[in-house]
Amino acid sequence: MPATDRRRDAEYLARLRDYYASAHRIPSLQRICDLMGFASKTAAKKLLERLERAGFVEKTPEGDAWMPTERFFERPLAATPVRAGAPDSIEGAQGDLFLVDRYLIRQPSRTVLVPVKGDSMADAGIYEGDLVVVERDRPARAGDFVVAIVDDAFTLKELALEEGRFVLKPRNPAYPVIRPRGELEIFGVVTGLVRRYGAT
Amino acid sequence: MPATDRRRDAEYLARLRDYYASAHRIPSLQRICDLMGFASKTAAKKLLERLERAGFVEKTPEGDAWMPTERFFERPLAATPVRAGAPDSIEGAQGDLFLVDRYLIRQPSRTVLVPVKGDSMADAGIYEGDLVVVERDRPARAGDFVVAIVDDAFTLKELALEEGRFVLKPRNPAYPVIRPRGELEIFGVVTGLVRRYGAT
DNA sequence: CAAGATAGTGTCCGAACGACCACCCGTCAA
DNA sequence: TTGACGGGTGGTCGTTCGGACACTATCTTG
Repeated sequence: MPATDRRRDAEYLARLRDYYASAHRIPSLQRICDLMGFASKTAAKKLLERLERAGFVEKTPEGDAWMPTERFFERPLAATPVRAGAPDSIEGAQGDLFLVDRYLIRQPSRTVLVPVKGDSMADAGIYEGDLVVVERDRPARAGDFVVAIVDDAFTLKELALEEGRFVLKPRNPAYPVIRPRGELEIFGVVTGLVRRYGAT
Repeated sequence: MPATDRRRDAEYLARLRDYYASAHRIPSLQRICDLMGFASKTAAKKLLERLERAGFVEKTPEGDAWMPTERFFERPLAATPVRAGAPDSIEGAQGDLFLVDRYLIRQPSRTVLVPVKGDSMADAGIYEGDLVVVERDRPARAGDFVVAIVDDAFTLKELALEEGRFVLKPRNPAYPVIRPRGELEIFGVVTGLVRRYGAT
């Protein structure tokens, strides 16, 4: 065994992540033994300490349990087909790691996810069931996709300028352009989109 | 006390969310007592059962612990300017940072993010610059969007069945259907999509 | 008013928990 | 060659955990 067998830990970390995905919690030492095939809880405890040093888990503020860090959720970003499965080490080395939340949400306190209803933006690749990432209190410019409040309901449209006035353009020829009578009330600007395929 | 005192439960839920934000875990019954001022663990247990019925928490698959549901992270309606027909928006900020990652990724150890190049899937609302969430080692069925390896490069196409053989169909009439000569090598199945607007 | 449901108390128990210690055995550098 | 280090076994200990049961007080409804 090499002095630091991080390859094996990468496999352990993968199993830990899978467990977390289903149970949303770092398992107990005993359950880690089951998951990894350890016979002793000490091995599990030492594994967690190693992962803590590597920055994947940390203690809760009370210090009585473990919780994941941001790094725990990072996913590899594949640029080119990585053949011949280079076994990923815990130290990273290969492909960039990536956190979707980081990528999409820049101002957490002002960001909301809103489910899309209807197909008025279908030609822009936004379909019913998608989630749009909406940043509130952000100046909107023509060409932005915005969530506006029209007749006390939320509408997702493209903000456009028409003869010096803001209008809401659908991206589907079957829908009419909305020309607001008075002030146009904008809830927020769309900064991202999330879609899930084959979901349950 | 009313038959269902949901007002008080809303306060409890708020405290539970605060705790979760710091410890990333549903507290134990005893700790719930401390948090809420209960004197008996039974009260804590019943509270969790109420919240389960309301859809905020659920049991882990093993049934030995509690975990939050997606609803747990919903921003309280009072936080958004209350309007008729407010959209059900998920997540505020103060809940959990890693919500989108969890929404998209179910098997972390087998999931990779792949950037999209080209517009061969434009009619399916997948554009250049998007990121697709790819789950590897997963049986692909006709109709799935898959990332295949053709000539040592990634290709994103729809898997289709044509006269008993698998073919790769683009979702853009400008591109031809790919009929692989020999074995079709599938890298993984697309289970999600991420897009960012107005990126820097 | 009475019946029933609801929020919470108090107490018990067995199982699971994490902390700790002594020990084993490869690997690797001095 | 030898000693330090790192991953792992095996077992003990006191604590905490969740589940169960009996009971109280309050509010709602018929």
